[in-house]
Amino acid sequence: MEDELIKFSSPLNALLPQAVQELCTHKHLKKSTLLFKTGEKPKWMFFVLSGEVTLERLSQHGDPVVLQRTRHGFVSEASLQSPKYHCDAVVVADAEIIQIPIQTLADALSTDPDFAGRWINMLNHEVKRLRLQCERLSMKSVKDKVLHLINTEGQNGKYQVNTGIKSLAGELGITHEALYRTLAALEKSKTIQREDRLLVLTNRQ
Amino acid sequence: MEDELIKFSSPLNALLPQAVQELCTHKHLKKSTLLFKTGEKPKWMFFVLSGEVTLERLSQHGDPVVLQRTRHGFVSEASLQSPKYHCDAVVVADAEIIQIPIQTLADALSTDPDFAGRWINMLNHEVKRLRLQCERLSMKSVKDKVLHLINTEGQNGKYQVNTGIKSLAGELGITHEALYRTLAALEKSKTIQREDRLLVLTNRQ
DNA sequence: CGTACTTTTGAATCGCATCAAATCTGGTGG
DNA sequence: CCACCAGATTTGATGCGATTCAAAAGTACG
Repeated sequence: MEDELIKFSSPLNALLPQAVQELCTHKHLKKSTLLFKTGEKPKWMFFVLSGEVTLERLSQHGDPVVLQRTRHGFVSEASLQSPKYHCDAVVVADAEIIQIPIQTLADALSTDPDFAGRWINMLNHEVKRLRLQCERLSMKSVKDKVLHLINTEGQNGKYQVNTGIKSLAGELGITHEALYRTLAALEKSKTIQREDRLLVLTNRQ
Repeated sequence: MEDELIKFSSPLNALLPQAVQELCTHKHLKKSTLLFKTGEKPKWMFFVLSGEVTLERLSQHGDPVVLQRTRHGFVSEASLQSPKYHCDAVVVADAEIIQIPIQTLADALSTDPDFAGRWINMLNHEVKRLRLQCERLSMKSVKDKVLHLINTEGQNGKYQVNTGIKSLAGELGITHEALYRTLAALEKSKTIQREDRLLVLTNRQ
């Protein structure tokens, strides 16, 4: 589990001020690692470069529910001014993560207007993304969810499945069996094609 | 449909700088009014004081899907830097709305660090709220969705149904029939009580 | 009083969850 | 290099819960 300052190129280079970047550390974390737990005082903010992190809460029945699934982006923006985390952050696939000291970040946001503007822009995109996820979860059929996923999260009708079908099924709010069956049916009807870890929309008029 | 400057107390008084507040207008809008349409260039940002506004998009099948339902709060934060709206905003219940010129708002955000900080805080809350909605939509049974709604959106186990059960059903991603039946069943099993437009969680050990 | 909408109940159907089990796959240690 | 194991993938059978379609009763409003 190596730690190092970030010296390499990352999406954060264009977002974070230099002073903040110098205090960030880069980590390789194994599956099942907990980034933080519900109730803890926020000390770090995390940015996922690769792998996958979920934010989870226990439902009334004790089942974990995925609040957010991040393969590339921030985890726990909401904890910025929060006195404690409101969910657990779990590494569900071996991940590369950048760790940002939250106090330094908060200070920079209040003193660097340009940075604050970029941060607001980032939050706006997150809001948009979450609205799309809500739209997807509202769909009644698995087929609609899959097509919506490819159309909104994919690029040029191609969606990259990074973390396995099982994991994707959870994100779509369905069982992995239902997803496997639907993917097979969509392929059979030539609506999509599967290439390795890619779901490709077949062109039709 | 009167227009007037805001001179009265509103939640925006503590958020917006005085200079921005002076350019805001207060509107009473009737049900079915469109605040904006997909593709239009954003000129205004809206804050709902009362009534209800939804953000909607048409699905591939032509059914409207509710992306956001606002009874009290901002609509279309994401349009701040966006060249055009990515959904429709519809008044679904007669509403009081504050209209904010988006350019003025953007200027203020880039020159007033305190204001930017408050704005970031507001966006963080929105992100939290959307994650909760995703959690709710992921639930498989109508019963779980209803109980989750009361627990997370309600206060002290009491949830106020402002805009009718049919509308609420859409928000939960279910049919109104299913919701009516589930509410009746929950009342029969003494899990909740209904008082006028209130859903009250029955206390149990 | 009539019209439009909401609320409610009924019956039939269907898609998905659930439970089960059989491959397949990659990785590990002997 | 092979045996083995854990997890992913796939297929099957069954049942439940929600959708769907239908219709009746209630309610608000002009």
